[in-house]
Order: sequence, then structure tokens, then C-alpha cells
Amino acid sequence: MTDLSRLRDVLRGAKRSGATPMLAPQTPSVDLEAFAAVLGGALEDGPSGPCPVVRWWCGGDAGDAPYGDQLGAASSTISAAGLRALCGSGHEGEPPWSDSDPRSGLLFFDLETTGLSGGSGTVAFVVGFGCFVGSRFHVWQFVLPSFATERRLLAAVTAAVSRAHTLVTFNGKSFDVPFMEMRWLYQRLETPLPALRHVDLLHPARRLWGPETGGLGGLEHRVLGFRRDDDVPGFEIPARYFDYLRSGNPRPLRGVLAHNQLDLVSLGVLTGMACDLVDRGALATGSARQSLGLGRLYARGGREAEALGCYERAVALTSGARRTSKVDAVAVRAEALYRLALACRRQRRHSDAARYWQTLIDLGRRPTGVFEREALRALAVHHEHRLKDPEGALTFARRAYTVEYTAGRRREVQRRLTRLERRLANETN
DNA sequence: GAGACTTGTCGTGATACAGA
DNA sequence: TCTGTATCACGACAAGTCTC
Repeated sequence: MTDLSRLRDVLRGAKRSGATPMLAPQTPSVDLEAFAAVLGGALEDGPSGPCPVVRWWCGGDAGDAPYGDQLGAASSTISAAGLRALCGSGHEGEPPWSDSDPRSGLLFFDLETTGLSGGSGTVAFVVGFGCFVGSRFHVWQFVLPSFATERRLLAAVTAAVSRAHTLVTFNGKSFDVPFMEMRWLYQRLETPLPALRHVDLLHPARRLWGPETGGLGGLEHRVLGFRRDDDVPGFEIPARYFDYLRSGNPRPLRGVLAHNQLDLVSLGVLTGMACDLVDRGALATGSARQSLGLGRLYARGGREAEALGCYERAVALTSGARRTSKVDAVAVRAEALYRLALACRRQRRHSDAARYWQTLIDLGRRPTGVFEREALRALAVHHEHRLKDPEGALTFARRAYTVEYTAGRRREVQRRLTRLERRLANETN
């Protein structure tokens, strides 16, 4: 059990027993109105008292528009089907997104915290939300003026998410959501998050735009063509908050709020682009790798036919790729052929599967990867049991034996070799 | 008809990566 | 620096089919 898990258990137990909160609410010693004003925000009433909130609009005719037309386009391409695909598995019941307005109840969510560890001394001092309103994007940020006002901020955040049904985050499954749940537990408050659907864009984005996304900033640069000027780097964010606590001057937090605003807008634009790809299908993809990634996204959502279409397009887009070609193109082609062959085998289309396995072998890659090893094994099975061709089966089994390196798999291939050699010896006698 | 085989699924462990 | 997630590789197992 990890330290964090133990702490969660202790807190849950204390909550059940009705223990008093560890941090009793205290009167903030800072001037809340002045704090909010320096950050460009205002005090807004919340369920447990006034809380500093900074509001910001972009797109349309108001405010800045860091992504220009891309923002308006993203607003119109968010779709119920796209969100369903991005959400993946693990959600029961009817999806909450309405086909007529899938953006309704959709909340983009991002935190700025005093550290990564999630321990009792680490808090979220900016809780940012974003949503599309027409073609514009609205960001509102709850800011923590002192540790003593955390319960007030959490109550305001609970009220904000109560009107939503879906959160969209980047890496939120690992960071933002568990972090906030921990804070609610710590303050003996009910967490509202388990009731919400959650789209964590990190994993679909890696499928659609490559595994080396380089985080949200990398995606902004590579996919949206946007580079931030004067952005506050992540590692500097906790230090800025601690400086504010020491000096009482909130001015350095403005950069942190701007960083959070851009994170939220980027999340909105990328979500729209991902939905657009899902809705338009294989033909909308710009590269073989993207076709492959979209296919995997469809496959996870049970959309097998569309997944097959994407794999076929990935194969078509890499039709000239051979061992001497760019490594990436050959690797993409190999994986697309592997997934096509597996899908055909599941559908009992064995001759189609064999064709894809054979094309995979013909790529000429050294058969040390899982795709090639599986292809050799599958072709040995196909020749032995369906084509009734023990000599062909023996050829593939011998090649398979040379590339299998685990004891179990080698034993399996050895059994096949022994059987085939015995059968061929019987036939010649 | 018993045992071998194929196929698909599930669980586990290792690894990479993202967040401030 | 820590943690959760996804992915991959692997082994174990169950169900159905095939072979001798």
C-alpha cells in the first residue's frame, strides 16, 4: 500500500467517525478584494463565502484569440459521437451528451498546484474551468488567497461542477482528478467528481498525434502550430505561489493564470479537432500513423468496421514502405497489418488474415518484434490446419523457432515442429 | 472418445509518460 | 519527485474443434 493510499484510508475512517476537520476554517488574513483585483478578477459569492474568481473570454469578438479560426472551428466540431470515442471504456449507462448540443454540460478542467506529490501540504491554488459558449471560449478560475480558505474554494468548485456532466482534462485521470478528490477528502467534504464522465485527452491525443506528444505544450506546437511566448514553465509555478505567500504580492500569479487559461483553450481546441477526426473517419486522417491511431480509438469503442477501414488506409498510405524505407513508415505498416490480421482472424476470415500475415513477413523487417513473431506462428497454424500443407507449415515453424526467445513460446513451437516432422516422416514411409 | 490443438480472454508485471 | 494510466509481453485457463 502506498503512503497516499494509507492516508486516504485514514481520512475516510476519520470522516466516517465524525472527527473534526484537521484544518478548521479560519478567517483569511489577506484583503480578498485587493487580491482579486490585482489578478484582474473579482470576489464572487460561493456556498461557503466569497471567493476570488478571474474570468476571461476568447474567440468571437471578445478578448484574445490565441488560435484564431481554430477556436470557432473546434466549437462546432465537438460531437456526441466524438466524445463517446474519446471517453473510451469503463462508463456504464447512457452517455450524457446530447446530439443537438454536445457542448452543453461539458467542462474543461485544469489545476495549478503547489507541487506534484499530492501530499497533505500540497494544494491547488488555481482551479480553472473552461466551456464553449457559441463560438467563444469562457474561462473562469478560482484562486486560493491562503491555505485557510481552501474549504471555501472547494465548496465553490463543487457548485461549479454540479451543473456539468463531463470533465475534459489532460492527464486528469492520473493527476487533476485524484488530486482534487484528495483535497475534498482532506477537508471532510463530499467529492462531486465520481458522478461525472471524464474524458482524459492525453491518451487519445497520443494515438492521434503520435506517442511523443511532448505534453500539452508539445501538442500545441506540433498540432496547432502555436508557440507560447513568456509562458511560465511548470516547474516555476509552485515557487511563484510560495513567493506570494511570503511577500503578500499576488502580481507574479498573473503569469500562472495566463498559463492555466492557455492550457484550457488548447484543451478545448484539441478536443474539437479530435472529435472532428472521429466523425470524419479514415479519409480525414493526414498520415498513416494517424489512421492507425484512429483505428485503435474506434476498436476500443467497439467500432470494428471503422477500425478496419483505418488500418486499411494506414496500409495503403505506406504501400511503398520496405525495410530500407523510413523506420516510422515500416513500423506503422507492420502494426496496421498485424491489427488487420487479428481482426480478420476474429471474424474467421482466415484466408484474409493469412494474406495480411504474409504481407507483414514480406516487409522484410527482422522478425524479432511481436508482430513478425505472431505472423510466423499464425502462418504455421494456417498452413498446417487449413491449407493441409505440412511442408509449408514446417518452414514457418522453423523460422518461428529461431525468433522465439521465451521458454514457453519456444516449447510451443517445438511441439509443432515435432508433430509436423513426424507427420511428414509417416507420409514418406 | 480421449487427448491435442486453436482461439480468445483475463490477470500480472514491467515500462514509459504525463501532470506542477 | 510521485502516482495513475495505457500499453505490451507473457502465462494460465476455458471453450470449442479437430485428430488419431
